[in-house]
Amino acid sequence: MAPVWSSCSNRFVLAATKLQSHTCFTTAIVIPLYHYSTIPQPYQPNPPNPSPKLVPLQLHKQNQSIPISFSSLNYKESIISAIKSISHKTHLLQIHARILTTTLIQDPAVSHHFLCRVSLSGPLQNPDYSRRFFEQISYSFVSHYNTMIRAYSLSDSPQKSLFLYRDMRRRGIAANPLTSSFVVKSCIRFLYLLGGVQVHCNIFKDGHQSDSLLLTALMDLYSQCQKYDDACKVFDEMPMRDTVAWNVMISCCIRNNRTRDALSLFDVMRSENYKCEPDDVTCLLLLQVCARLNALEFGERIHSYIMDHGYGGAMNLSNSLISMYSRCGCVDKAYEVFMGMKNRSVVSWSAMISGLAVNGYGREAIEAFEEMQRNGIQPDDHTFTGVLSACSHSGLLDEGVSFFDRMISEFRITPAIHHYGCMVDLMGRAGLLDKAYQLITSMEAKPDSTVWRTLLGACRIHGHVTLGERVIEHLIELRAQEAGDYVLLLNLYSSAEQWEKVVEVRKLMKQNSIQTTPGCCTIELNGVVHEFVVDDISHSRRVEIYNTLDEINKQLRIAGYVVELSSELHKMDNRGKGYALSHSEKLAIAFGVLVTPPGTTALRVASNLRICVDCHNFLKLFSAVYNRDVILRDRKRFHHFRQGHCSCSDYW
DNA sequence: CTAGGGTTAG
Repeated sequence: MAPVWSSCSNRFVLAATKLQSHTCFTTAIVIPLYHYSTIPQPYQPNPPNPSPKLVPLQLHKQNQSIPISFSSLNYKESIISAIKSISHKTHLLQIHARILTTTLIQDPAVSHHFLCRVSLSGPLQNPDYSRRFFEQISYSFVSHYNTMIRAYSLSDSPQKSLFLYRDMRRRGIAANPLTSSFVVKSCIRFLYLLGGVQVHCNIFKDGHQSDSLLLTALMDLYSQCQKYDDACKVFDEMPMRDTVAWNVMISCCIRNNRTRDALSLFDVMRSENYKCEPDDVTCLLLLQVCARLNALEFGERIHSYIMDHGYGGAMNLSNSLISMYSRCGCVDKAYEVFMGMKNRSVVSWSAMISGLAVNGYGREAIEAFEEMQRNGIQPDDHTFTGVLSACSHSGLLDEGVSFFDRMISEFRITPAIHHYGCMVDLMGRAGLLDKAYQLITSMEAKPDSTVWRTLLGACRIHGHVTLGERVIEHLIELRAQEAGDYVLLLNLYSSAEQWEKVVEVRKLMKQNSIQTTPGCCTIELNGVVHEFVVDDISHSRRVEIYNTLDEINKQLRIAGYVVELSSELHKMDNRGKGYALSHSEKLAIAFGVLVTPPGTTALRVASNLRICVDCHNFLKLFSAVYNRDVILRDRKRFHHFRQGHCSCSDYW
């Protein structure tokens, strides 16, 4: 049987008899009384003899008292404005009591405002408190549910909003699009895909399947739950797509490692078919993509788009530009943006510091750090990540240690795993392996796989086999071993010439069917990002590319290049069988030579792994023989090759 | 007779 109230919209109130009894509404009997719009005027108190309860409220706080004058006519308005403005806890408590003990309890507007005040802002802000009030008033409008569900969705226990939502449906109260959007938000908060799917179904049942805002929220849900295809499906089925919808789609691509697709969406959304103007958020997202893909030209396009559309003054965009330019290896451009800013926040300074650091300007990064403090900007944890990585990239051991100590004692920042990572890198590079190991074991937080992996890398450099074995045990314990770890271990054994162990590790890898991450490079030419994996044969111009590579190899051999395979098994082909002959770096370079005239710009390549010795030698010679600069960004840092030299002294 | 929705810098 249909619930009795379903015929009179959702506007019903509880039987007056239940009003004062503070019944928990789950057990209350709900009787529709009337449409609220037809209420004669029950809440215009103006009582001839005001009952003591309606006497103006005197709010006391220690020795001061705040009188709130209630002219009898706008009693309700006064209460509402009091609810909105009151900033002291006890006053709100008094109002709470006042509402419960008077006819105010029957007023949806009053209860709504009170619910908002105690759940979303103000001194009592606490979903449990609002839930109590919610149950005390014992009648429920969608708006009350919405407020409550929203409060939960923002709280530490977003699951509760889903419970309340289910409760609400069980009572036959129709959800409106807002209700659903709050619930979706909660599902995103705790990545509850199944619940989200349930809500998605209900949205259809409720007939809200064309609400583009709701659909956008659902896309975000699927995207954050790694359901790229489902997100795309929702996107495809959207009747109207505004800029935000496109933005969510782009962020979905980024989240799910479809970075090149994300880039292409910029032009698709602007095309004739869709005519959707990118906004500042679009730019923010795309700058992130450019930084990842090393797509400088595209980044510059976004930069001019920002300028042309009047977003130039936005702090977040400038910060993002700084980061993009420096991660594309153009510190000078990053610096230009930085200098052009009217105001600079910690974020700007930190971005600049990290930018300098990652490009090998360690000293300059430290100078920037000091300059920043002279400008009265307090560093935060991100700033120190930049400073510490500056030290580690430039081998400034003592400075790094002292910054680490100052960060803790002077700036009261508890080191995060990131900071430990930098320190381990720093110490490991300097050969202080045991100290680095001690540092990791002394950490309060549980060390994660990255930290151990950093140490393993250092063991590999210094050929410290016993420590390396201990580290791999930790990684195994974390169940976080990746192919790269085994490769490092393999290299460690082979550099120590322990060949039996090498065989053993190989067997182990085969047994556990460990997949190596395919080495993958991107190179941007004429604004298009090309991608190559090891021994790639998928490119349409593969024949020309391999011919060019052969030619380059020939030229370099004349100059004394020798392929170095034995000592370095850094990257293997993607089937994990053996040594790859054409690392993606070389393919990208060959392609660059193929499509650009000689002596033009530098070739800029980004790689997802660390560069190997062989490729490093190859690129050094290439830069001299072909007289072309190569800027290679590997997983950790930049290598600027020029005239047979590299900005990093040794290859690592 | 209220107000409440989706993307977002280092």
